[in-house]
Formats: sequence, C-alpha cells, structure tokens
Amino acid sequence: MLDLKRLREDPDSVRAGALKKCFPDRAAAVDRVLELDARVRELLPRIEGMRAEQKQAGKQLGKLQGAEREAHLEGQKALKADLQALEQEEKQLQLELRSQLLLVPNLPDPEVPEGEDDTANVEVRRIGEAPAFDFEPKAHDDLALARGWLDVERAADMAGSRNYLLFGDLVLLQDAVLRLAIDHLVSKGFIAVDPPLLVRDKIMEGTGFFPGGEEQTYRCPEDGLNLIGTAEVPVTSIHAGEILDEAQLPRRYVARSMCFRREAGTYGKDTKGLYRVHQFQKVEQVIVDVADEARSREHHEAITRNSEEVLEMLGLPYRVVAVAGGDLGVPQAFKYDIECWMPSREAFGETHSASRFYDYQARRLNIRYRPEGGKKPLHCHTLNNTVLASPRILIPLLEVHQQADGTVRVPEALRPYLGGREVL
RNA sequence: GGUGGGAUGGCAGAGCGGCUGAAUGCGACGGUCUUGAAAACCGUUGAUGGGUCAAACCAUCCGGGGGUUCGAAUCCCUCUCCCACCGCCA
Repeated sequence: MLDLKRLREDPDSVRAGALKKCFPDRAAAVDRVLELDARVRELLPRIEGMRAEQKQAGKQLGKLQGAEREAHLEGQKALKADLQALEQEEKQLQLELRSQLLLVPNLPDPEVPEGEDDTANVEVRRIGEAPAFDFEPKAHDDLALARGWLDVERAADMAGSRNYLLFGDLVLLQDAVLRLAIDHLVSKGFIAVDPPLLVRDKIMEGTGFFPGGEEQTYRCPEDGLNLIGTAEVPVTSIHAGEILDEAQLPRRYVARSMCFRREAGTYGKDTKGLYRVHQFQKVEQVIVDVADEARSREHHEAITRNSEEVLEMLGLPYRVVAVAGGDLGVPQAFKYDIECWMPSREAFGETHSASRFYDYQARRLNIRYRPEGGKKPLHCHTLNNTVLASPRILIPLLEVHQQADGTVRVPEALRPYLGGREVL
C-alpha cells in the first residue's frame, strides 16, 4: 500500500496514477481515504486527551480511600463510557480506512507507456531471429501429440479444460529446463527456496493480489488458505513483519513451485495447446533490498537480464517490452514482459514478467530494515521476475527446435540435464 | 485428533492488577584508550501515530481478536503459531 502521508500530501498524483493504470474506481478510493483520514485525525486527539485524563486520574485513585475514593470512581466510570463510544467509532473508521487504502494502486513510474492494454506495450529490444523452416513446421501440441508426449483429452476428463498430461521425454525436458533455470540463478548467488503453495489470506493481501484477485485464485475457505498463482507470494512474504539489518540485504531468492490459476473470464482465449493452463511450474526470482529507487532500477535490469540469459542458453528468439499502464497490475510501478517467438502463432507470446514495486508490497507485508548507523527502520523495496515457466516455455522450445522428422534438437545447455542427448 | 507447556524490544530473557514501555545479558551505535584494530571501560539504544524547524510533550503497542476492571504484559474467553508427549497416517 501507499504511504498515507504521501497520499495526504499529493493526492492528485496518486489519482492520476490510478487513472494511468486504468483503475477509475480505485482512483475514487483515494477520495474515500482522504475523507476517512480527516475524520480519524479529528477524532484521535480527543480520544488521546481523554485517555490521558483517565490515566492520570486512575493513578490518583489508587491512593485514595473511603468516600473520596467513591466520588472519584463515579467520575471515572462516566469518563469510561464516553471514551468507549468514541473508541468504537475510531476503530470502525480505521478498519474502513485500511480497506480503502489497500485498494489504492501503486504509482506507475513516469516511463510507463500510456495505453489501455497490451497493444500499447512498447518494444525495448529484440534478440535473435525467427527461425526459417524448409519444411512445414508443426504447432507444439500437434508435435507433442504425435510423439505421445501430450494428452489433453484424458486430462480434461479428470480435471476439466486447460489441463494436460505430459509423458515421456517431454516430462524430462520440462524438468531439465526448470533445473537449468534454477542452476543459473543459484550460480549468481540466489538462494534456492521451496515455499508453501497454500498461504493465508493475509499473505495474498500483503503481496497485493487481494483484494481484487480472489476470482483468479483457487481458495480453501475451510482452512483460510489459497493456492498460490506464483511463488512471488510466499517468497516475498518470507520476511513479513521483520526488521532486517542493512548488512543482510539484498536478499536474493529463486524458488521453483507449482502455480495455480483459475483463469476465470478467459473462456475461449488461448484454448489451443499449453499456452494458458490451470496449473504450471515456475522458477521465480525475488529480491528484497533497501529503499533506494536507483538500486531498485538496477536490480530490475539485472533480473530481466538473468532471464534473458536463460533464453539465450536455450536458443530462443525473444523481445522485451515495457508494459503499458492499463496492462499493469495494482502493485507494480513498472514491468517488463519478455515474449518468446512462437512459430505456430507467428507472433511473440508472453513468457516472463519482471516487476518492481518499490516499497508497496513491503508496506503491506511490513518488511523493514534498519539502515547502517542504527537509524529508524525503513520499508524495503521488492522485485520479482519469472526465470522460466513451464509448460508455456515448451511451446517455443519445441516449435523453434523441431526438425522435419518430428524430432526436437536439444540446445547444448540442456544436454547435461538429459544424459547428453542431442535430439529427443 | 487428544493432553500439557509456551509466545515479551534487533536477539536472548525477567516481570506482586496502578510506582513497568518494561530489569538483565547480547548485539548495534557513540566515546575513552591504541600507530591501527581487538580487549577493557564509559555512555546511548524498541516501534507506530500525533506534535515540533528540531526537541519537549501526548497516545498506543508485551503473538491476533474479544472480555473483566476506574486501571491489564499481569485475570478470563477465543484464535493462530511454536515446543513436548500420546493416537492416527502418507
């Protein structure tokens, strides 16, 4: 969430930010927050004054005896009743204030492209060439089906649409590519994490997915738990409520996890193949560091590069785009998507998403650090990026490296993970 | 699932219902000493909100929520988590 002080001092830019992100109703939350805040600030001094009085008088009461004590007691009881009424009102206001504040989106950075949706995204760079085939290339699912690597019909029978069964070498390939991704990040000093996949509501709220993302989430209300849609959620929350030493920062984590998404409201969209599915595996990188915008920006470039390096090792052509305001989520300040070339689509398809948040998530999760010199704790900055998500990455991997006979070339970097095999 | 014990400041760990925002130790920070460092010694050191140019000052916070009381870290209820043992089971 945003700093209430900042919102108080500069509501216009917060409102403008929400509009740039195409959240008009959330821009309205800004006004609700201001109104509630004003009422709290009017009420609070009165309550504090009364409490001070109660405290003082109470201390004297402890020393009094007899009739004097009785008289005093009456006054205290009356004060208590008045105070309780005001406190009740204040509590209500604070609850409402917080829930409205949670709705206010993070401010988009100035360089976020204007625009309503992903058609306004701006290409930053393009690496690699779309492959030219001297035969009729297959789509990944047709290829996989022909090789007995994929079955969507039986998967749908047991689990509904947008599910899949993978078999044989494709399973091994998937494992290889995920492991390559982890190893690459570990070699850069990231700490490998295996996080919980079911998390509490407040963790979903802390990372900015709730309120708003409930529809996209598989929920277990009996237990108050939710299946994560990305390891960003548990990993960013590792240090929730803590005050870290500056010397411990930055924290760099890389997590491999299963991810679950309901994909509500996407009926009929991307129904073919393995592009949009309900469960998938993802290797995700997360950084928690000091509250320094310049450093956040450096980290953002670095984590984007990390993922690009993996794509380059895999021999996949891709481009990086700066995501437009209307395509940004509530908590992000800026986001790069990496899109891989997918021959069957004759287009780039999103495979990665690198975001920086500044202190927006850290404020919600209350992740702080103590700056060198023992000064006041500050809220950290957080960032994250996909390293690799499968089965989506299998789309370009199969399609780009396919051969005329239906086999698939294994990129050199992957061979050690597949027993040295050059072709699948 | 059952029973018992526990949750206090960055960490460890005390705490008769009013004199406790909290002893003590560690750590951190500042200083003395030293060529420099270590050790030793002295001092400072919780968070949040309000307030102030900055202070002073005021309020709140002892796992979360609720209650008893004029007054709660301290008593009661409840939830969560941790630890131990029993039962059950991958």
